[in-house]
Amino acid sequence: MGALRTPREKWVEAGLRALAAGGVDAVRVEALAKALGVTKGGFYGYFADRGELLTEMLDTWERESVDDVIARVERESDDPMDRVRLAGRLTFSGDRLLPIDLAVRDWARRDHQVAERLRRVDNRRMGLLRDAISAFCADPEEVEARSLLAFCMAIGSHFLAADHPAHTRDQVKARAAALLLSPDR
Amino acid sequence: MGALRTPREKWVEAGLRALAAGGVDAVRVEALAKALGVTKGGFYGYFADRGELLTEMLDTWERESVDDVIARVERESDDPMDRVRLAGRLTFSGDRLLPIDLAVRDWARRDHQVAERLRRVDNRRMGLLRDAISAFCADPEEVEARSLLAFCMAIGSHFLAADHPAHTRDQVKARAAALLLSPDR
DNA sequence: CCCCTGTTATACGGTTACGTATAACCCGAG
DNA sequence: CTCGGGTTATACGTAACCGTATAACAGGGG
Repeated sequence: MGALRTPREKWVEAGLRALAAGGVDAVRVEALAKALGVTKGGFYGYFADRGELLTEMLDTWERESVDDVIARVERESDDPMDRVRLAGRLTFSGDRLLPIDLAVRDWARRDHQVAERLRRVDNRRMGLLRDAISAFCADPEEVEARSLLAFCMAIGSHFLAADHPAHTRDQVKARAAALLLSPDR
Repeated sequence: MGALRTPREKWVEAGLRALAAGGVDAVRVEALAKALGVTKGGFYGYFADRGELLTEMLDTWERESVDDVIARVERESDDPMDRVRLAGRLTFSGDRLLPIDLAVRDWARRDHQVAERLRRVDNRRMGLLRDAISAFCADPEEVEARSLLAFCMAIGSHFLAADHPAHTRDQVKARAAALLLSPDR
């Protein structure tokens, strides 16, 4: 058999890098080929078309950023708050998953299929938050409000460009997290 | 003189609609022409190139969504909290400004010029929030944290797809706003 | 009423992209 | 060493788009 020089996963990986860097419109077969140092010749042996790559990219993202993260988090701790913190770090720190996540969110505003998938992802993440906040907050409506705020900050802060006098964004976020994730005051 | 059938502002308007609907990559001269029922023939009489249109679109957006809004808000009320609420409604309700805002935010992640402009915009909006929250909160760090949370929710909630058991997103947001914009918690 | 001027349609060349077809190629099995 | 199969490069046709050039056009001023 001939050697498998550019396997399926390489294309998916390059696609996710392009998505993270330039949004879904930047995921172009010929551009990925150039980034991989090959031509698009082999691409259509693995994928029927560009759409099939996009689907597989989303599969990979969903698995890595939810299935894997939640499995690991549930294995590593029994404390719901620890689980939230670890999941947050795994998902939104590092250069890989975060930019993909943000790009998928913008993509979802225009593509119903992607929006549906994002809904599944976000619902599972919100589940973690509810569990943690319920541990110290009895009012279910307040639990929901705090969970939404926490999630909105995790995502939204990357879409805001405002400065904070005398503080870094991370410092302000830490203070905000303290407000949300501890019983009143 | 010949009639001015498709004036400059028509192109800007069509560009903003395309930006709102499909992101910056959807702002294409020939597509705008088709949407306006003309060809691109006249476009290059007004703009040197596509980039010039993009700049003017951003000028228009910045003026409408910050200059105009803040001017009106300062004219209509002296109470900082009223000003925030009205500014929020003017900017993030209705179908015009909100989708443009979200598209600009994604655009800013990839274009430094746009990011710089967004920084100016967001700083002015954060100013309104700080003024309102300072009225009942003495700790400046908590003011900053609450302001960031409020702004992140205004933006971030449109990038989240999670469901809320037994409530609508707007209900949960109202509860969250109550948490952030009143003294107690 | 006709011309003048600014606006628009049309045509063009260049670029980039998708998806297909086909030939060159490389590696391991025999 | 040779042969076979999958992998890849190359070439092709089509389409969308940018920016330019030029011709057609319309409508107000003289």
